Amino acid sequence: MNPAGKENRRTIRVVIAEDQGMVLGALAALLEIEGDISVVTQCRDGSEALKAILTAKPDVLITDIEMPNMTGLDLAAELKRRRTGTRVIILTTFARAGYLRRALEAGASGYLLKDMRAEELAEAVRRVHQGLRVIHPELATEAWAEPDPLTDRERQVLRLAGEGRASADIALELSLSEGTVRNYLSEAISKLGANNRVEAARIARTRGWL
Amino acid sequence: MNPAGKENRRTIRVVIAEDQGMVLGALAALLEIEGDISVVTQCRDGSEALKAILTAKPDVLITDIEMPNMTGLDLAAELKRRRTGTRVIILTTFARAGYLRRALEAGASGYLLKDMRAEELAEAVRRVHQGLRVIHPELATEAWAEPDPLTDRERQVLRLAGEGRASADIALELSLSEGTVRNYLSEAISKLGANNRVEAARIARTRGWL
DNA sequence: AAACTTAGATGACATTTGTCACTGTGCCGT
DNA sequence: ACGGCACAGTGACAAATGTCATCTAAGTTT
Repeated sequence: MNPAGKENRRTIRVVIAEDQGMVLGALAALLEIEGDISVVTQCRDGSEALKAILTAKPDVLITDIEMPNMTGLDLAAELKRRRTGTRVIILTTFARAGYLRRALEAGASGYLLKDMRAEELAEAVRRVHQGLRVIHPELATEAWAEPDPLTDRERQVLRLAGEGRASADIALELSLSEGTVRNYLSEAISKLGANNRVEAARIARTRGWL
Repeated sequence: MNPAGKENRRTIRVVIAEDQGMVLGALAALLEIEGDISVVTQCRDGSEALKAILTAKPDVLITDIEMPNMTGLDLAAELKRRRTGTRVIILTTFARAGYLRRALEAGASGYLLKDMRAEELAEAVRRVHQGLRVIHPELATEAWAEPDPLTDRERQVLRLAGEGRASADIALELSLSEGTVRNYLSEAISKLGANNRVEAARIARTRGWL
């Protein structure tokens, strides 16, 4: 499993966090092929990953975003706060500007999409380990700047509305009056150029604002 | 890469179809570790996979469902029709009864979820190659029998409504009167025990009926 | 031929949703 | 001290949505 020898000289120690077991194991297998990379822990949720990182002190964390307990973005933010030296690569399905922005704010060193070629992952790990930053080319282009126009309340309300909850229901849940909920929704709809709450929620979701 | 020797004696030839390059390559790496399995082609969409299978004649196809050009389910159906001997394993994120049912109707030999443990994939390949059937345990339990209660029209209308289209808009698209559209939606909502079109669409989607 | 089913339509009605204008409060930056 | 902004609310109105009973014109069954 380590063809070119040099067992321990400069192997990059990696932790992977990914909730789909199949993908998790497969990524580990992919990286283990490389002689200079060693996967020290595989984690299936965010808080598990946090624990693993604090004890194993890996060089690089590769993490999905949407996971149980703690998202990859929360994880990155937490590692930044704690000043563990671990560098973070976000590896996700979603090409959403909001996610990318939040990832960079959380101090992540990489943001890659799962539809990249598999061979590029190991190279990205090496780059990041050297202190470089790797961003998926299509996302790096800028134009992806467009900041989230929604306020916190608008976002909350829109999220629930997108699940099919009625205004009165949402009002109850957030302890607001129904009129206020309708006002926030109306605002969100107009900000996003949608025709109704459902379309608004869809737009916000694809932009990574939800 | 083939520790236990016995290079060619009984290696199972596999084609993988999966649109996320990273996952595709990783799964291939995972299987290549096994001495008795060989990944002969990696495909990133359905029609590409069909071509590859017709020329390479593999023992087993591992395929995602949602892919460009041709879904994994269509692919399975096509292989059944053409009587290639290739056995099919569906490997997907979605635990939807509708998908499972359609997979079995299309003659698939396996239906696995990506959140299984990675180690189980190779074993599933061997089982399927021996003529056995492997279904993800939670889906095999029955109870997942519950058949789709929606009529074709209800399904069509609900799909559009779930995207945020208005009744009048849907009516136009399907050449129906607006009242009829509302009737279908009302029926669907009541059949699914939902409170409105959005919730109904969500329910139908998670059950694999959309 | 009579009975039944299905897709589609109407009209009436109550409820929900979306819009607007307007009133406050508190916080932040200058 | 002032303007701007997020937050919260009210009231009123128009439009969209959801429900129901009822109707017709095919098709199928029996």
